[in-house]
Amino acid sequence: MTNKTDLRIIKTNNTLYEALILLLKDKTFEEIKVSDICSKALVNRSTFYSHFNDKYELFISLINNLKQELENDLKSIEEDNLKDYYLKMIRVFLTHIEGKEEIYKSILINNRSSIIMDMIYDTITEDINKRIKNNNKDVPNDIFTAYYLGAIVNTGIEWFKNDKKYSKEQLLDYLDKLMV
Amino acid sequence: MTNKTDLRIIKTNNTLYEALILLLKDKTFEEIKVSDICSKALVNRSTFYSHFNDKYELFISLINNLKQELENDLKSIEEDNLKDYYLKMIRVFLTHIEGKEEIYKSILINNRSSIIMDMIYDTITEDINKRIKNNNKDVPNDIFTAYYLGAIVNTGIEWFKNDKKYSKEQLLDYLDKLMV
DNA sequence: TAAATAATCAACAAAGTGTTGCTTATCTTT
DNA sequence: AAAGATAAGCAACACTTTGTTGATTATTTA
Repeated sequence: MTNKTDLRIIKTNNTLYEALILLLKDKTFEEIKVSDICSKALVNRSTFYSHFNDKYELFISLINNLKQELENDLKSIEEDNLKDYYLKMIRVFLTHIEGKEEIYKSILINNRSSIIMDMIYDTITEDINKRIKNNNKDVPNDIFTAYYLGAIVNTGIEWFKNDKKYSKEQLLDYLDKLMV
Repeated sequence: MTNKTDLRIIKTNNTLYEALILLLKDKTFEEIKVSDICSKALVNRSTFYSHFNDKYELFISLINNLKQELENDLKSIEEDNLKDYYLKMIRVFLTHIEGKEEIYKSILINNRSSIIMDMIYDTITEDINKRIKNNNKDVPNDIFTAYYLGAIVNTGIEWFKNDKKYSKEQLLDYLDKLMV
């Protein structure tokens, strides 16, 4: 397991990810056993253990892949001011989960959303903190961020969980109105 | 396990709850084994299984107890209008988690917050839906609720996780400002 | 094509789960 | 306060899952 570009390594890693995503559609993460993942992936169990120490590592690795993509998407934002940043960020965020629809759906169906919610929340907070120093309002930055990110991320996830009842543009419009 | 008022039943139930809460301070819920809970509670493992089918049932039962308390607290609110409801609800909510400080702290230390976040979110949403029919704004009710509850619950939990850096009154003041 | 190394296979101990039948202790009821 | 009911404790059970290891086979790299 030394050379990360070895095709065999990449291949089994990917099939393990895919197997987990498929299984998450039917079961809770806790209900899924290492052997389930291996059967679905057609990978020997001992091979699994030479890649990951346990199923949690696999899951975290999967989430980290998503995190990195979201990080990159956010990086491309060029903001004029705080409000402008938030509006652009919301679009990036909604587009991100829409693009990874299958994965997010799998995770959100049977599982308590927190792992993914926390990842999104943390990733955006980090991005904000790199950019913005003060928020012009008379509340501390941490409260300010917690408030607006809580609102936006929760609304986005609820929208997604309810099968995107409204179009993305419509939701953006609603959020725009709510943010005053 | 027929008579719910039998002192023995109440007693072991309580010690099982307490044991779980203590263990959650040191470990993830997933890391905690039924035998750990029993050792800590000084309860035989077979007794555990005559009360709960597995550790998840115990945990859910614990969360449901919190839910019921929160439900009752919310019930006492008498609102004039939507904004008034939200302000009173925030106070009730913060007071609730402050009152159950030890339990909430245990759960939030080592565990992804979602189970508890979802419980709070769902409980308040149900309370709101019983009371308020429309929100006077030009966005649908579900979006409106997702937005404000996401903001409030997230801010509250973050405040609590950061060891209540600000006083409750101060936080209420900040939230009041943010909600315009 | 040779050398390197990843994947498979089979077997293993260890830990945890959930159940059962029996005995003992505690609580409820009268 | 005693009798009957029932919860708790105990010990043993089969079963599942985990994580590891050593030897063999297949694939990839260079």
